[in-house]
Amino acid sequence: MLELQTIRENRAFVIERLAVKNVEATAVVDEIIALDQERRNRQKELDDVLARSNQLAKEIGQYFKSGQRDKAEEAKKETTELKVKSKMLAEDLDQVVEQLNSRLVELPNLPHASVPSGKSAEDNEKVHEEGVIPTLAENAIPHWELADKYQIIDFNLGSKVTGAGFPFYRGKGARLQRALINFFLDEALDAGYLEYQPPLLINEDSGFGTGQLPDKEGQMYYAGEDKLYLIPTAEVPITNIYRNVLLSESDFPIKNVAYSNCFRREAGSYGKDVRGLNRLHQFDKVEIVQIQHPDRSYETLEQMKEHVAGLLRKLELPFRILRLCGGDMSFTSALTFDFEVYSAAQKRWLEVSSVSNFESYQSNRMKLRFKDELGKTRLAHTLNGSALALPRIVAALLENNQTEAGIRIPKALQRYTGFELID
RNA sequence: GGAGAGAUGGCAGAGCGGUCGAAUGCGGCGGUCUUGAAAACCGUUGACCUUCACGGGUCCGGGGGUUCGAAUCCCUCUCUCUCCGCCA
Repeated sequence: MLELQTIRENRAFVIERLAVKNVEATAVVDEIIALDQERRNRQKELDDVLARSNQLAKEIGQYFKSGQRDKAEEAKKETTELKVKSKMLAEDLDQVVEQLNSRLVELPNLPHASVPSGKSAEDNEKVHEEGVIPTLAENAIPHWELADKYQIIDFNLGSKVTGAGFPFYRGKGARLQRALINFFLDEALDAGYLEYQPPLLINEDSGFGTGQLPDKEGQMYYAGEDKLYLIPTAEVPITNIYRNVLLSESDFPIKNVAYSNCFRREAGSYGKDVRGLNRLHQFDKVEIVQIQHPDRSYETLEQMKEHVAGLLRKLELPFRILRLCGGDMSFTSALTFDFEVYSAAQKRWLEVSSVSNFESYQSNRMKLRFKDELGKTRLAHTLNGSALALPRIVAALLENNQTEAGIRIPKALQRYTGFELID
């Protein structure tokens, strides 16, 4: 969430920036500022009462020690009144704080100055494009048909056993999955990331920490019996490692990578966009996460972007990079770049990675802080990116590399798959 | 799942219901010494809210309670450890 101080000191700026995300925040911002003032007033009142109580308690102790029973009893009377009063004040304060927090949590992160305004994906800004878009033969087919033809992914079987969006990968299809995961992890390790294997279920605090809760509750699978959520991305457990942690400046940069299954309910999506591997309820992803000093987080974002671009180059996939517009950005992000690969049989661009800087938005929720060189406690910046999400990579690989003889595996991947062709 | 023990500052580890935000050690920071470093010695070193400041308040796993007063007593939740059971 946004820092209270930012809102208090830059009211107009906050409102203006949120407008880029198409949020008309004037009313909420003003309410927050008023509640904040209210909170401080109540806090002062309560503190005064407590100060008096503390003082009396000490005096009473002294009276008992020196045997002045009567004086002690006298002081007790006042202290009893104060107790009632402080209880009431504390309840008031709690209520104000709760209101304040619930308002505060409603505000999305402020978009970075470079974020273009816009309503939807249409308005995203293309910042880069590279690679050759392949021209396929007349009889080229989409990946779901290839999957069937070569018996490497079985969607129907998944539907039978679980439901739509939970495919089985089999044979070389399963091997390809495993190869991609290892390839992505090795590349991240080479780039200096530390590998983690995280839990796939998270508690409510973690969901709140990275911003999935409360607003995106319906997007996660929920194991109600144990109050645990299935992770929509490894970002959640990996970033939450640092919840309530106080780092020192020398810890930066923290670079973590994790492979995990990801679970998304994708409630409300249907139609042709969800065909085959385009949108699944369970999929595989390698995620990179960095925790960085606020002064260096944008350099880090560039570096992460370059890492992802490198992966796509090695996979020989044509891709483009988009700077997301305000309307298409996530709630928690300050700046996001999406990577899309061209899937030649579907003749469309598929999002395969999203690299974001959250600045202090997640840190503030998580109380992820560090001590700077002056010994001052400050919020760290968090960043993450997919490197990469598998299904659409597989879709593009299958479609773009289909030949008469079978599906050609890119060079860089062959030592991981152990085969050059799916046939 | 059953029985028991525990949770204290960056870490380790003390702590009779009042003067404990908390001994001590380690680590960190500053200094003396040294060409430099180490060692030794001296000093310093928690977070948060509030205040221009002085100051005030909160925090000893989370929540609730007893008491004039709780790190210390009670309840509850979570987690950790030991033993038993079950099990990849």
